[in-house]
Amino acid sequence: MKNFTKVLKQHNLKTTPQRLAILEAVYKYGHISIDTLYIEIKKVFNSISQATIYKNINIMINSMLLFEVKLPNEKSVYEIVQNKHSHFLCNCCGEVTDIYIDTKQMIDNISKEYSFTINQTDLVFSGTCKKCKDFNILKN
Amino acid sequence: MKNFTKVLKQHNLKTTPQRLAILEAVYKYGHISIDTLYIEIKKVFNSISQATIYKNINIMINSMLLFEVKLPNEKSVYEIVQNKHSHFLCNCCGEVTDIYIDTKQMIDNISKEYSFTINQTDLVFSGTCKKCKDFNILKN
DNA sequence: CTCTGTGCAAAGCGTTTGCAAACGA
DNA sequence: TCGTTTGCAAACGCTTTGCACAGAG
Repeated sequence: MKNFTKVLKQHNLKTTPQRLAILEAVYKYGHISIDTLYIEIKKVFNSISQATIYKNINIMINSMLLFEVKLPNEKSVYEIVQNKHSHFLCNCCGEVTDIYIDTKQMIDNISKEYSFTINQTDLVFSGTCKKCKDFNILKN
Repeated sequence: MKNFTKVLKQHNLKTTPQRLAILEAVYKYGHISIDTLYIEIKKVFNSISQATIYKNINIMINSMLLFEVKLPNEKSVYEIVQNKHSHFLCNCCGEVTDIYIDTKQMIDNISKEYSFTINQTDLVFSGTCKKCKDFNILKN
């Protein structure tokens, strides 16, 4: 993932410097909140307005180019749609990490037991990441 | 779960008719959004204000009496804290169902592989429930 | 009786909208 | 050139707050 001009074209969206800046920031951060996105882009693109950020985030979500990750006790963060994965939220440093787990068996079980057809899974695990654990040991 | 006066006491919250009405509605619905909650309570308790609903929902969440379930593409719903479980959201009828799956193995695997300490899991599966599937077959 | 909770209205805040000007294709 | 996007400011809608009064313990 690098050529965002191409990505925008593939989603039938016109290329603008604002859109490229948004995608670059989301890509760089991996997961980013609206507020951070605005602050971050403002640094290199001072004229950008919040309205532009909001409009484009919504357009890109509707075009399935971005995905909103809803987190417990936190504001949502946004990521570029790539492969399916789950998330881990560190309650200590706030970082969101992509995690890859095989959900096939679990989905099969639920589908069978409850007679549901499942076509999306949003899994968020929270706790403490390695860095924060190590740091807490040092501190005490 | 039935004696909400007792439940409130256990959480060091004073009993008021408003709080009982809120808990009864949440209990009755299983999962309820703020808007539905207000409309529903207003029917039987006309003088209640939205501010009261909001204040109490927040107090009860902080007291771990209520839990907020964040759903993809939907407003959050609230439920009474009981045993650990996951959720299924039907994109067709909007209903939220509690589902019980064993997450121990999955959490162990993630903990080991990523060196995370996991103390909360928020799992939401979405798709179509049995009722909606059956109804769609009839329709076609 | 005291302290907390309620209801109202106002304020706050994040998000959306309308519109003229700028820009991409 | 034509339709889309941007930036601004205003509007919007959900949520929180301040305050006087009512109610719980």
